[in-house]
Amino acid sequence: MLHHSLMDSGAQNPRPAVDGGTLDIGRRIRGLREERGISLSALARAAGVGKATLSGLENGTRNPTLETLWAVTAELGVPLAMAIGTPAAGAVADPGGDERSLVIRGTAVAGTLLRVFEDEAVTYELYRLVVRAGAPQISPAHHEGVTEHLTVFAGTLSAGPVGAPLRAGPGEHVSWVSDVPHVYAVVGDQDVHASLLIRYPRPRVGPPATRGSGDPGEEGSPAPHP
Amino acid sequence: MLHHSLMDSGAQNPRPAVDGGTLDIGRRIRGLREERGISLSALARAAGVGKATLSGLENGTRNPTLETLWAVTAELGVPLAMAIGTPAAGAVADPGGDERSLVIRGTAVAGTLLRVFEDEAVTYELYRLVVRAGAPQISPAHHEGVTEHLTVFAGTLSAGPVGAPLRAGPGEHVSWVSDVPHVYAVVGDQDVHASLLIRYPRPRVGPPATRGSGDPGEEGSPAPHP
DNA sequence: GTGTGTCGTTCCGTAAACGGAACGATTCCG
DNA sequence: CGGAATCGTTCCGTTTACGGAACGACACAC
Repeated sequence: MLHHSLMDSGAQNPRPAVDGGTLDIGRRIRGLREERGISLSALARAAGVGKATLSGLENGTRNPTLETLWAVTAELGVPLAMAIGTPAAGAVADPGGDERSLVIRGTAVAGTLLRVFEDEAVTYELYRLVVRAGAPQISPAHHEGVTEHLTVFAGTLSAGPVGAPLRAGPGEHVSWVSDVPHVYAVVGDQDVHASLLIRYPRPRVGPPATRGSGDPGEEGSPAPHP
Repeated sequence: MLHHSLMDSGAQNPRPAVDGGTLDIGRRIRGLREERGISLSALARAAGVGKATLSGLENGTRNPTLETLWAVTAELGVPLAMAIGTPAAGAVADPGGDERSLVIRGTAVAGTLLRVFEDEAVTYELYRLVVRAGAPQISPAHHEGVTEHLTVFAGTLSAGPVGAPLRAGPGEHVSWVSDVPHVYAVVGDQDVHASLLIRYPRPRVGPPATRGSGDPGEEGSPAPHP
Protein backbone atom coordinates (compact mmCIF):
# COMPACT_ATOMS: atom_id res chain seq x y z
CA MET A 1 0.00 0.00 0.00
CA LEU A 2 0.96 3.46 -0.52
CA HIS A 3 1.42 4.08 3.12
CA HIS A 4 4.26 1.70 2.94
CA SER A 5 5.51 2.51 -0.45
CA LEU A 6 5.53 6.24 -0.42
CA MET A 7 6.08 7.22 3.12
CA ASP A 8 9.54 7.65 4.33
CA SER A 9 10.27 4.91 6.70
CA GLY A 10 11.26 7.41 9.30
CA ALA A 11 8.60 9.87 8.36
CA GLN A 12 7.49 11.99 11.16
CA ASN A 13 4.39 13.99 10.73
CA PRO A 14 2.57 16.58 12.71
CA ARG A 15 0.42 14.65 15.05
CA PRO A 16 -2.35 16.55 16.68
CA ALA A 17 -3.24 16.16 20.26
CA VAL A 18 -5.42 13.19 20.81
CA ASP A 19 -8.66 15.03 21.26
CA GLY A 20 -7.87 17.27 18.34
CA GLY A 21 -7.21 14.30 16.15
CA THR A 22 -10.33 12.56 17.24
CA LEU A 23 -12.28 15.66 16.55
CA ASP A 24 -10.73 15.80 13.12
CA ILE A 25 -11.82 12.28 12.45
CA GLY A 26 -15.27 13.12 13.63
CA ARG A 27 -15.48 16.03 11.27
CA ARG A 28 -14.28 13.92 8.42
CA ILE A 29 -16.78 11.19 9.17
CA ARG A 30 -19.57 13.68 9.46
CA GLY A 31 -18.56 15.27 6.18
CA LEU A 32 -18.53 11.95 4.41
CA ARG A 33 -21.88 11.06 5.86
CA GLU A 34 -23.55 14.32 4.92
CA GLU A 35 -21.97 14.13 1.51
CA ARG A 36 -24.00 11.00 0.98
CA GLY A 37 -27.12 12.48 2.45
CA ILE A 38 -27.36 9.85 5.15
CA SER A 39 -28.68 10.70 8.56
CA LEU A 40 -26.78 9.88 11.69
CA SER A 41 -29.44 7.45 12.73
CA ALA A 42 -29.43 5.70 9.41
CA LEU A 43 -25.68 5.36 9.30
CA ALA A 44 -25.55 4.08 12.84
CA ARG A 45 -28.21 1.54 12.03
CA ALA A 46 -26.53 0.45 8.83
CA ALA A 47 -23.12 0.20 10.40
CA GLY A 48 -24.43 -1.68 13.39
CA VAL A 49 -23.25 0.81 15.96
CA GLY A 50 -25.25 2.77 18.45
CA LYS A 51 -26.42 6.24 17.68
CA ALA A 52 -24.77 7.43 20.83
CA THR A 53 -21.53 5.95 19.62
CA LEU A 54 -21.70 7.61 16.25
CA SER A 55 -22.80 10.91 17.73
CA GLY A 56 -19.95 10.87 20.17
CA LEU A 57 -17.55 9.90 17.45
CA GLU A 58 -18.57 12.70 15.14
CA ASN A 59 -18.49 15.26 17.92
CA GLY A 60 -15.15 14.11 19.20
CA THR A 61 -16.45 13.41 22.67
CA ARG A 62 -15.43 9.79 22.57
CA ASN A 63 -12.29 7.92 21.89
CA PRO A 64 -13.48 5.39 19.36
CA THR A 65 -12.41 1.82 19.15
CA LEU A 66 -10.82 0.50 16.01
CA GLU A 67 -13.78 -1.78 15.61
CA THR A 68 -16.16 1.14 15.67
CA LEU A 69 -14.15 3.07 13.13
CA TRP A 70 -14.03 0.03 10.95
CA ALA A 71 -17.73 -0.47 10.98
CA VAL A 72 -18.48 3.13 10.17
CA THR A 73 -15.91 3.62 7.45
CA ALA A 74 -16.83 0.33 5.84
CA GLU A 75 -20.42 1.43 5.65
CA LEU A 76 -19.36 4.74 4.17
CA GLY A 77 -17.29 2.91 1.63
CA VAL A 78 -14.06 4.68 2.35
CA PRO A 79 -10.77 3.24 3.46
CA LEU A 80 -10.16 3.51 7.13
CA ALA A 81 -7.02 5.43 6.39
CA MET A 82 -9.10 8.09 4.74
CA ALA A 83 -11.13 8.58 7.86
CA ILE A 84 -8.02 8.88 9.91
CA GLY A 85 -6.56 11.06 7.23
CA THR A 86 -3.23 12.65 7.45
CA PRO A 87 -2.55 15.36 9.97
CA ALA A 88 -2.07 17.69 7.02
CA ALA A 89 -5.38 16.76 5.49
CA GLY A 90 -7.13 19.82 4.25
CA ALA A 91 -3.94 21.64 3.49
CA VAL A 92 -3.49 20.25 0.03
CA ALA A 93 -5.88 21.26 -2.66
CA ASP A 94 -5.94 18.81 -5.49
CA PRO A 95 -7.34 19.95 -8.80
CA GLY A 96 -10.86 18.77 -8.93
CA GLY A 97 -10.43 17.10 -5.65
CA ASP A 98 -12.04 17.56 -2.31
CA GLU A 99 -10.05 18.27 0.75
CA ARG A 100 -11.03 15.04 2.36
CA SER A 101 -8.69 13.09 0.19
CA LEU A 102 -6.04 11.04 1.76
CA VAL A 103 -2.75 12.60 0.84
CA ILE A 104 0.43 10.69 1.25
CA ARG A 105 3.74 12.39 1.25
CA GLY A 106 7.24 11.14 1.06
CA THR A 107 10.48 12.84 0.32
CA ALA A 108 9.81 12.92 -3.39
CA VAL A 109 6.39 11.46 -3.88
CA ALA A 110 3.02 13.00 -3.13
CA GLY A 111 0.05 10.72 -3.69
CA THR A 112 -3.65 11.32 -3.46
CA LEU A 113 -5.86 8.35 -2.90
CA LEU A 114 -8.60 8.72 -5.45
CA ARG A 115 -10.62 5.63 -5.09
CA VAL A 116 -10.72 2.15 -3.70
CA PHE A 117 -12.30 -0.73 -5.55
CA GLU A 118 -13.24 -3.86 -3.73
CA ASP A 119 -13.90 -6.75 -6.01
CA GLU A 120 -14.42 -10.37 -5.15
CA ALA A 121 -10.82 -11.31 -4.57
CA VAL A 122 -8.84 -8.15 -5.06
CA THR A 123 -8.64 -4.59 -3.94
CA TYR A 124 -7.55 -1.74 -6.13
CA GLU A 125 -6.33 1.55 -4.89
CA LEU A 126 -6.08 4.33 -7.39
CA TYR A 127 -3.76 7.22 -6.74
CA ARG A 128 -2.70 10.28 -8.50
CA LEU A 129 1.00 10.81 -8.12
CA VAL A 130 3.23 13.80 -8.33
CA VAL A 131 6.90 12.91 -8.13
CA ARG A 132 9.25 15.80 -7.66
CA ALA A 133 12.57 16.00 -9.35
CA GLY A 134 15.47 15.47 -7.06
CA ALA A 135 16.43 12.69 -4.76
CA PRO A 136 14.83 9.33 -5.52
CA GLN A 137 12.58 7.67 -3.02
CA ILE A 138 12.92 4.07 -2.04
CA SER A 139 10.01 2.18 -0.59
CA PRO A 140 10.12 -1.10 1.23
CA ALA A 141 8.48 -4.24 -0.02
CA HIS A 142 4.76 -4.80 0.23
CA HIS A 143 2.94 -7.96 0.94
CA GLU A 144 3.01 -10.83 -1.43
CA GLY A 145 1.36 -10.46 -4.78
CA VAL A 146 0.87 -6.73 -4.70
CA THR A 147 1.38 -5.12 -8.06
CA GLU A 148 1.71 -1.50 -9.00
CA HIS A 149 0.62 -0.05 -12.32
CA LEU A 150 1.86 3.38 -13.13
CA THR A 151 0.86 5.56 -16.03
CA VAL A 152 2.92 8.66 -16.69
CA PHE A 153 1.39 11.79 -18.11
CA ALA A 154 4.12 14.33 -17.72
CA GLY A 155 7.81 14.04 -17.18
CA THR A 156 9.85 10.89 -17.20
CA LEU A 157 10.00 8.47 -14.35
CA SER A 158 12.21 5.62 -13.43
CA ALA A 159 10.36 3.32 -11.13
CA GLY A 160 10.12 -0.28 -10.11
CA PRO A 161 12.23 -2.82 -8.26
CA VAL A 162 15.42 -1.35 -6.91
CA GLY A 163 17.50 -3.75 -8.90
CA ALA A 164 15.75 -3.23 -12.21
CA PRO A 165 13.72 -0.05 -12.41
CA LEU A 166 11.74 0.68 -15.52
CA ARG A 167 11.58 3.94 -17.35
CA ALA A 168 8.37 5.57 -18.49
CA GLY A 169 7.86 8.79 -20.34
CA PRO A 170 4.67 10.69 -21.03
CA GLY A 171 1.89 8.33 -21.99
CA GLU A 172 3.84 5.26 -21.04
CA HIS A 173 3.04 2.72 -18.43
CA VAL A 174 5.05 0.51 -16.18
CA SER A 175 4.05 -2.27 -13.84
CA TRP A 176 5.93 -4.32 -11.34
CA VAL A 177 5.37 -6.68 -8.51
CA SER A 178 5.99 -4.68 -5.40
CA ASP A 179 6.83 -7.38 -2.94
CA VAL A 180 10.41 -6.23 -3.21
CA PRO A 181 11.80 -2.81 -2.39
CA HIS A 182 11.11 -0.39 -5.17
CA VAL A 183 12.19 3.06 -6.14
CA TYR A 184 10.69 6.18 -7.59
CA ALA A 185 13.05 8.58 -9.32
CA VAL A 186 12.47 11.39 -11.73
CA VAL A 187 14.54 11.41 -14.88
CA GLY A 188 15.43 14.96 -15.74
CA ASP A 189 14.23 17.94 -13.86
CA GLN A 190 10.57 18.02 -14.74
CA ASP A 191 8.16 16.85 -12.09
CA VAL A 192 6.30 13.71 -12.99
CA HIS A 193 2.54 13.45 -12.99
CA ALA A 194 1.18 9.98 -13.08
CA SER A 195 -1.61 7.74 -12.00
CA LEU A 196 -0.87 4.75 -9.87
CA LEU A 197 -3.05 1.76 -9.41
CA ILE A 198 -2.09 -0.70 -6.73
CA ARG A 199 -3.61 -4.12 -6.80
CA TYR A 200 -3.89 -6.16 -3.65
CA PRO A 201 -4.80 -9.76 -4.33
CA ARG A 202 -6.24 -10.24 -0.89
CA PRO A 203 -8.82 -7.69 0.03
CA ARG A 204 -9.34 -6.60 3.52
CA VAL A 205 -12.68 -7.88 4.61
CA GLY A 206 -14.15 -5.35 6.91
CA PRO A 207 -14.10 -5.36 10.65
CA PRO A 208 -12.13 -7.94 12.49
CA ALA A 209 -13.99 -10.92 13.77
CA THR A 210 -15.02 -10.59 17.33
CA ARG A 211 -13.62 -12.90 19.83
CA GLY A 212 -15.77 -15.08 21.91
CA SER A 213 -18.42 -16.87 19.93
CA GLY A 214 -16.60 -18.06 16.91
CA ASP A 215 -18.83 -16.62 14.30
CA PRO A 216 -17.30 -17.73 11.01
CA GLY A 217 -16.95 -14.13 10.21
CA GLU A 218 -17.65 -14.35 6.50
CA GLU A 219 -19.25 -11.13 5.38
CA GLY A 220 -16.70 -10.59 2.70
CA SER A 221 -18.39 -7.38 1.77
CA PRO A 222 -20.68 -5.86 4.31
CA ALA A 223 -24.29 -6.29 3.56
CA PRO A 224 -25.66 -3.17 1.95
CA HIS A 225 -28.90 -3.59 3.81
CA PRO A 226 -28.51 -5.34 7.08
CA MET B 1 -20.74 -4.55 11.23
CA LEU B 2 -20.31 -5.11 14.85
CA HIS B 3 -21.39 -8.58 15.57
CA HIS B 4 -24.27 -8.96 17.85
CA SER B 5 -22.80 -12.18 19.02
CA LEU B 6 -20.36 -10.00 20.84
CA MET B 7 -22.96 -9.22 23.37
CA ASP B 8 -24.80 -12.49 23.49
CA SER B 9 -21.72 -14.52 23.97
CA GLY B 10 -21.38 -13.54 27.55
CA ALA B 11 -18.13 -14.34 29.25
CA GLN B 12 -16.50 -17.02 27.23
CA ASN B 13 -13.01 -18.20 27.60
CA PRO B 14 -10.58 -15.47 26.72
CA ARG B 15 -9.66 -17.02 23.44
CA PRO B 16 -7.33 -14.97 21.30
CA ALA B 17 -9.57 -15.79 18.35
CA VAL B 18 -7.92 -15.13 15.05
CA ASP B 19 -9.22 -11.84 13.88
CA GLY B 20 -7.73 -10.57 10.74
CA GLY B 21 -7.65 -6.84 10.97
CA THR B 22 -6.61 -6.27 14.50
CA LEU B 23 -4.15 -9.07 14.36
CA ASP B 24 -2.69 -7.57 11.22
CA ILE B 25 -2.21 -4.31 12.98
CA GLY B 26 -0.62 -6.05 15.87
CA ARG B 27 1.81 -7.83 13.61
CA ARG B 28 2.66 -4.60 11.91
CA ILE B 29 3.26 -2.83 15.18
CA ARG B 30 5.35 -5.65 16.47
CA GLY B 31 7.36 -5.66 13.28
CA LEU B 32 8.03 -1.97 13.50
CA ARG B 33 9.02 -2.28 17.10
CA GLU B 34 11.39 -5.17 16.58
CA GLU B 35 12.77 -3.42 13.54
CA ARG B 36 13.94 -0.74 15.91
CA GLY B 37 15.20 -3.17 18.48
CA ILE B 38 12.94 -1.86 21.19
CA SER B 39 11.48 -4.15 23.76
CA LEU B 40 7.79 -4.26 24.44
CA SER B 41 8.32 -2.92 27.90
CA ALA B 42 10.42 -0.05 26.68
CA LEU B 43 7.98 0.94 23.98
CA ALA B 44 5.08 0.77 26.37
CA ARG B 45 6.94 2.93 28.83
CA ALA B 46 7.98 5.44 26.19
CA ALA B 47 4.55 5.65 24.65
CA GLY B 48 2.90 6.00 28.00
CA VAL B 49 0.69 2.96 27.68
CA GLY B 50 0.54 -0.09 29.82
CA LYS B 51 2.51 -3.15 28.96
CA ALA B 52 -0.66 -5.13 29.08
CA THR B 53 -2.19 -2.82 26.55
CA LEU B 54 0.69 -3.08 24.14
CA SER B 55 0.95 -6.81 24.59
CA GLY B 56 -2.71 -7.23 23.88
CA LEU B 57 -2.49 -4.91 20.91
CA GLU B 58 0.38 -6.76 19.33
CA ASN B 59 -1.24 -10.12 19.88
CA GLY B 60 -4.58 -9.02 18.59
CA THR B 61 -6.41 -9.91 21.76
CA ARG B 62 -7.67 -6.39 22.30
CA ASN B 63 -9.61 -3.91 20.31
CA PRO B 64 -7.41 -0.90 20.66
CA THR B 65 -8.60 2.62 21.11
CA LEU B 66 -7.58 5.28 18.68
CA GLU B 67 -5.78 7.00 21.47
CA THR B 68 -3.72 3.92 22.15
CA LEU B 69 -2.84 3.48 18.52
CA TRP B 70 -1.88 7.10 18.31
CA ALA B 71 0.43 6.94 21.26
CA VAL B 72 2.19 3.84 20.02
CA THR B 73 2.61 4.91 16.40
CA ALA B 74 3.78 8.34 17.49
CA GLU B 75 6.49 6.77 19.56
CA LEU B 76 7.45 4.55 16.66
CA GLY B 77 7.58 7.59 14.43
CA VAL B 78 5.26 6.22 11.80
CA PRO B 79 2.00 7.59 10.51
CA LEU B 80 -1.03 6.00 11.98
CA ALA B 81 -2.13 4.97 8.53
CA MET B 82 0.90 2.74 8.28
CA ALA B 83 -0.17 0.82 11.32
CA ILE B 84 -3.66 0.45 9.97
CA GLY B 85 -2.34 -0.93 6.75
CA THR B 86 -4.61 -1.80 3.91
CA PRO B 87 -7.56 0.51 3.74
CA ALA B 88 -10.80 -1.24 4.33
CA ALA B 89 -13.50 -0.26 1.97
CA GLY B 90 -16.59 -2.28 2.26
CA ALA B 91 -19.78 -1.05 0.86
CA VAL B 92 -18.60 0.34 -2.42
CA ALA B 93 -18.12 -2.71 -4.50
CA ASP B 94 -19.15 -1.23 -7.80
CA PRO B 95 -19.26 2.49 -8.20
CA GLY B 96 -21.70 2.17 -11.02
CA GLY B 97 -24.55 3.07 -8.78
CA ASP B 98 -23.00 6.13 -7.30
CA GLU B 99 -25.38 9.00 -7.60
CA ARG B 100 -22.63 11.48 -8.16
CA SER B 101 -20.94 9.51 -10.88
CA LEU B 102 -21.31 10.06 -14.52
CA VAL B 103 -21.90 6.74 -16.13
CA ILE B 104 -21.31 6.22 -19.79
CA ARG B 105 -22.85 3.25 -21.38
CA GLY B 106 -22.50 1.78 -24.79
CA THR B 107 -23.35 -1.52 -26.27
CA ALA B 108 -20.40 -3.23 -24.69
CA VAL B 109 -18.68 -0.66 -22.55
CA ALA B 110 -19.82 0.69 -19.21
CA GLY B 111 -17.66 3.46 -17.89
CA THR B 112 -17.82 5.34 -14.63
CA LEU B 113 -16.23 8.72 -14.45
CA LEU B 114 -14.14 8.60 -11.34
CA ARG B 115 -12.36 11.85 -11.36
CA VAL B 116 -11.54 14.90 -13.40
CA PHE B 117 -8.20 16.63 -13.10
CA GLU B 118 -7.83 20.13 -14.34
CA ASP B 119 -4.27 21.19 -14.75
CA GLU B 120 -2.81 24.20 -16.41
CA ALA B 121 -2.94 22.98 -19.95
CA VAL B 122 -4.68 19.65 -19.80
CA THR B 123 -7.69 17.92 -18.41
CA TYR B 124 -7.70 14.33 -17.32
CA GLU B 125 -10.73 12.20 -16.99
CA LEU B 126 -10.34 8.98 -15.16
CA TYR B 127 -12.77 6.16 -15.78
CA ARG B 128 -13.26 2.71 -14.59
CA LEU B 129 -14.30 0.49 -17.44
CA VAL B 130 -16.12 -2.76 -17.65
CA VAL B 131 -16.24 -4.18 -21.14
CA ARG B 132 -18.63 -7.02 -21.67
CA ALA B 133 -17.72 -9.89 -23.86
CA GLY B 134 -19.58 -9.96 -27.11
CA ALA B 135 -19.96 -7.45 -29.86
CA PRO B 136 -17.23 -4.83 -30.09
CA GLN B 137 -17.98 -1.17 -29.61
CA ILE B 138 -16.78 1.58 -31.88
CA SER B 139 -16.40 5.12 -30.65
CA PRO B 140 -16.18 8.12 -32.89
CA ALA B 141 -13.13 10.36 -33.06
CA HIS B 142 -12.47 12.85 -30.31
CA HIS B 143 -10.98 16.24 -30.65
CA GLU B 144 -7.46 16.77 -31.71
CA GLY B 145 -4.71 15.64 -29.43
CA VAL B 146 -6.86 13.57 -27.12
CA THR B 147 -5.13 10.46 -25.87
CA GLU B 148 -6.50 7.47 -24.03
CA HIS B 149 -4.56 5.38 -21.59
CA LEU B 150 -6.00 2.07 -20.63
CA THR B 151 -4.79 -0.33 -17.98
CA VAL B 152 -6.29 -3.79 -17.93
CA PHE B 153 -6.77 -5.72 -14.74
CA ALA B 154 -8.90 -8.62 -15.76
CA GLY B 155 -9.61 -10.21 -19.08
CA THR B 156 -8.03 -9.36 -22.37
CA LEU B 157 -8.97 -6.37 -24.43
CA SER B 158 -8.34 -5.27 -27.94
CA ALA B 159 -8.67 -1.54 -28.18
CA GLY B 160 -7.39 1.42 -30.08
CA PRO B 161 -7.72 2.92 -33.52
CA VAL B 162 -10.03 0.94 -35.72
CA GLY B 163 -7.30 0.30 -38.21
CA ALA B 164 -4.71 -0.85 -35.69
CA PRO B 165 -6.12 -1.92 -32.34
CA LEU B 166 -3.76 -2.97 -29.60
CA ARG B 167 -4.13 -5.94 -27.36
CA ALA B 168 -3.73 -5.83 -23.59
CA GLY B 169 -4.03 -8.59 -21.04
CA PRO B 170 -4.17 -8.37 -17.26
CA GLY B 171 -1.66 -5.89 -15.96
CA GLU B 172 -0.92 -4.48 -19.38
CA HIS B 173 -1.47 -1.02 -20.63
CA VAL B 174 -2.26 0.49 -24.00
CA SER B 175 -2.43 4.05 -25.18
CA TRP B 176 -3.51 5.64 -28.39
CA VAL B 177 -4.41 8.97 -29.85
CA SER B 178 -8.14 9.02 -30.09
CA ASP B 179 -8.69 11.63 -32.71
CA VAL B 180 -9.65 8.81 -34.99
CA PRO B 181 -12.46 6.33 -34.51
CA HIS B 182 -11.47 3.65 -32.05
CA VAL B 183 -12.79 0.32 -30.98
CA TYR B 184 -13.17 -1.69 -27.79
CA ALA B 185 -13.48 -5.43 -28.12
CA VAL B 186 -13.08 -8.21 -25.63
CA VAL B 187 -10.78 -11.05 -26.54
CA GLY B 188 -12.21 -14.27 -25.24
CA ASP B 189 -15.34 -14.50 -23.16
CA GLN B 190 -14.21 -12.98 -19.87
CA ASP B 191 -15.42 -9.49 -19.14
CA VAL B 192 -12.67 -6.93 -19.04
CA HIS B 193 -12.06 -4.64 -16.08
CA ALA B 194 -9.81 -1.73 -16.74
CA SER B 195 -9.07 1.82 -15.86
CA LEU B 196 -9.15 4.44 -18.54
CA LEU B 197 -7.55 7.81 -18.42
CA ILE B 198 -8.42 10.28 -21.12
CA ARG B 199 -6.19 13.26 -21.58
CA TYR B 200 -7.57 16.38 -23.18
CA PRO B 201 -4.95 18.92 -24.11
CA ARG B 202 -7.54 21.62 -24.11
CA PRO B 203 -6.99 23.81 -21.13
CA ARG B 204 -9.73 24.72 -18.79
CA VAL B 205 -11.10 28.17 -19.40
CA GLY B 206 -11.83 29.12 -15.84
CA PRO B 207 -9.71 31.17 -13.50
CA PRO B 208 -6.68 29.33 -12.23
CA ALA B 209 -7.49 28.46 -8.69
CA THR B 210 -4.64 27.64 -6.39
CA ARG B 211 -3.88 24.09 -7.18
CA GLY B 212 -1.62 21.73 -5.38
CA SER B 213 0.07 20.46 -8.48
CA GLY B 214 1.11 23.85 -9.59
CA ASP B 215 2.53 24.76 -6.27
CA PRO B 216 5.08 22.26 -5.18
CA GLY B 217 5.24 24.12 -1.91
CA GLU B 218 7.24 21.73 0.11
CA GLU B 219 6.44 22.16 3.71
CA GLY B 220 8.10 19.05 4.92
CA SER B 221 6.94 18.25 8.38
CA PRO B 222 6.04 21.39 10.19
CA ALA B 223 5.75 20.33 13.75
CA PRO B 224 7.03 16.95 14.74
CA HIS B 225 5.61 15.73 17.96
CA PRO B 226 7.53 13.26 20.09
C1' DG C 1 24.35 -21.25 44.28
C1' DT C 2 21.74 -16.32 45.31
C1' DG C 3 20.75 -11.71 43.75
C1' DT C 4 19.35 -8.32 40.27
C1' DG C 5 17.94 -6.97 35.95
C1' DT C 6 14.98 -7.37 32.04
C1' DC C 7 11.86 -9.76 29.04
C1' DG C 8 6.66 -10.66 27.60
C1' DT C 9 2.29 -12.37 29.56
C1' DT C 10 -1.54 -12.53 32.84
C1' DC C 11 -4.45 -10.94 36.72
C1' DC C 12 -7.38 -7.29 38.50
C1' DG C 13 -9.79 -2.90 39.92
C1' DT C 14 -11.03 1.13 37.59
C1' DA C 15 -12.27 4.24 33.96
C1' DA C 16 -14.66 4.68 29.82
C1' DA C 17 -16.67 3.22 25.35
C1' DC C 18 -20.43 0.61 24.18
C1' DG C 19 -25.73 -0.10 22.67
C1' DG C 20 -30.48 0.74 24.08
C1' DA C 21 -33.83 3.81 25.48
C1' DA C 22 -35.16 7.82 26.54
C1' DC C 23 -35.42 13.03 25.41
C1' DG C 24 -36.92 17.60 22.86
C1' DA C 25 -37.06 19.44 18.26
C1' DT C 26 -38.59 19.21 13.50
C1' DT C 27 -41.11 17.88 9.74
C1' DC C 28 -44.81 15.68 7.35
C1' DC C 29 -49.51 13.99 7.02
C1' DG C 30 -54.35 13.34 8.13
C1' DC D 1 -54.72 20.87 15.66
C1' DG D 2 -53.03 16.08 16.99
C1' DG D 3 -50.23 11.95 15.69
C1' DA D 4 -46.51 9.75 13.73
C1' DA D 5 -42.68 9.70 11.81
C1' DT D 6 -37.64 11.18 11.89
C1' DC D 7 -33.80 13.97 13.33
C1' DG D 8 -29.46 14.39 16.70
C1' DT D 9 -28.40 14.47 21.64
C1' DT D 10 -28.31 12.78 26.34
C1' DC D 11 -28.95 9.47 30.08
C1' DC D 12 -27.84 4.90 31.94
C1' DG D 13 -26.61 0.06 32.85
C1' DT D 14 -23.48 -3.17 30.78
C1' DT D 15 -19.28 -4.40 28.68
C1' DT D 16 -14.50 -3.92 28.06
C1' DA D 17 -10.10 -1.59 27.30
C1' DC D 18 -7.16 0.62 30.33
C1' DG D 19 -2.67 0.87 33.50
C1' DG D 20 -0.44 -1.08 37.59
C1' DA D 21 1.15 -5.00 39.71
C1' DA D 22 1.85 -9.26 39.84
C1' DC D 23 3.88 -13.66 37.46
C1' DG D 24 7.43 -17.15 35.34
C1' DA D 25 11.36 -17.26 32.18
C1' DC D 26 15.74 -15.95 30.97
C1' DA D 27 20.43 -13.58 31.24
C1' DC D 28 24.28 -11.94 33.49
C1' DA D 29 26.91 -10.69 38.02
C1' DC D 30 29.19 -11.92 41.86
